[in-house]
Amino acid sequence: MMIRTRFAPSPTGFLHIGGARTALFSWAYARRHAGSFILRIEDTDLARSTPEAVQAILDGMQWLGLNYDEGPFYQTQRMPRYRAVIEEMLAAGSAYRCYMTPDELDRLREEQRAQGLKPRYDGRWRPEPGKTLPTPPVGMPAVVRFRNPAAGVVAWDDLVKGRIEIANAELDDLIIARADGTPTYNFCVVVDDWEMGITHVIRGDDHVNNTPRQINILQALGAQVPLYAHLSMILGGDGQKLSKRHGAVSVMQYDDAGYLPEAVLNYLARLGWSHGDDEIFSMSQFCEWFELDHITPSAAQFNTEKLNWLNAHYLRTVDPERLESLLRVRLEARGVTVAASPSLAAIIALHKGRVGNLNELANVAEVFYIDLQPKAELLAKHLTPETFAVLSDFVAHLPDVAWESGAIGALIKDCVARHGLKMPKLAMPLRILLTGLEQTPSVDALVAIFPREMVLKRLTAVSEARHSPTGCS
RNA sequence: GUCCCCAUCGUCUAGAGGCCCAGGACACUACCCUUUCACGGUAGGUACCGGGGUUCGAAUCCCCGUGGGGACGCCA
Repeated sequence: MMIRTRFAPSPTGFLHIGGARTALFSWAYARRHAGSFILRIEDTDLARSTPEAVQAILDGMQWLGLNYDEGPFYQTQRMPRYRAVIEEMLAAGSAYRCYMTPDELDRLREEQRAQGLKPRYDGRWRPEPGKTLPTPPVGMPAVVRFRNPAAGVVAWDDLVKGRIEIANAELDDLIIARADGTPTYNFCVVVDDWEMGITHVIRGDDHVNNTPRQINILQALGAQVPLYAHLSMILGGDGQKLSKRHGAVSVMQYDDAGYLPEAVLNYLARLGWSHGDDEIFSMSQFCEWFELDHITPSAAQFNTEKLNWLNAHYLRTVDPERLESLLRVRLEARGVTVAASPSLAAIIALHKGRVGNLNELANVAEVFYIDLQPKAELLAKHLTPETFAVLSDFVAHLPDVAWESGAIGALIKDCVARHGLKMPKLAMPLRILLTGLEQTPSVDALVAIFPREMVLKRLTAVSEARHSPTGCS
């Protein structure tokens, strides 16, 4: 059997982390089994769906590299088909018209709640043998309800949660078409999953309650029931539910924050799924390993620290050229002009193992290209009088030293030794003067990636400053 | 309220009756490396929600409790 999975977001907002994981698992399962991954936009709620949200979802999936084989299909473009199926169901008696108004329904639900009952439609317009239905009010539009089986249980073997059984008595007759004739979510899903030949429905936990209803409709339609896998939810770092008001962010915000898509993907894959002790793996490895039986049924808390660790790892190991172009874009966005020397490639080689994200890398790369003004407090702290002589000594030898880190390192050592000082006495002033930062890579390697004149310039600029009354500029 | 789901270190998880007085990873602490800070290396602390069963034996199976979550829309 050809595996067919789908990701079916509703375009009412951006692609958030939970949706991204659902998409990732659906995608990976299809890839694992050489199946097909389908993207379907569930935009039947005309009031809340927006083209911007559709684009945001598409952008998010593209950034993550979750490519789909079919689609995107839009439910709003399949309306005639849904209407036809509703007509068939009406004719077959598996659906019926209900003339109850929203107000009446509200009142009914309130009463039921007041009595401690589960709010549900009471079936007053449901045709039964021997039952006399009320007379339909003239000129009043009707909704169409599904005639849910009254007895028995609906059961399915959930691929992550195991067997779930729900009594039909718990289910009421849900509306499948609104008074204006448009079909509702639960109905469209069923028709689409059926006609698109979906074999595995991988979706969020919050749909567990919809599943028995959908199975019943599927059965009324004589359709094959797909297999279901319900993923538990992702909680915020504080253990609270992620919502628009609380912590739910677009995957694109991770891009802005300097994360690499492979880090986000690896992190997400590991959130709720495991393959023994494996922590770091590529998506192609993931697609070889991924099966539904190692998905945890319990909710998982999002942990930014671990994501950071993965991101730092990928930053260290990505292809240098790709990293360079990613970084160049970020620097240019800041208005920084990337000069030919020191080369971005050299800066990256020196720093990529030391930063957690692309923005941090941009922060350190930037100092090589801007008009540097080291902070006064740092100058005061590290450019102490005892360092002046050794610094001048170093500067004096600069024009003659071979321009590579080994020779520069040797020169630094000679200078400190001559002045009877420890290494940091020269290394720290150099760091501050050259980058304005207290933490840099090995100072000899740092000096070496600059053009010689630029080092001279940055070092001398402050050698003048030290003659100023405050000792710093 | 009713129905459904979930429950191992702070966090993500391994674990499918003996291999577990519970393993890995992130984070944390200490030490090593060292030219600062990272990286890396080594070591360490911290967990089976509670109570009953079943069994020679339970983190693993069953029941109850507790806690958390989800759903109950002419939203998806």
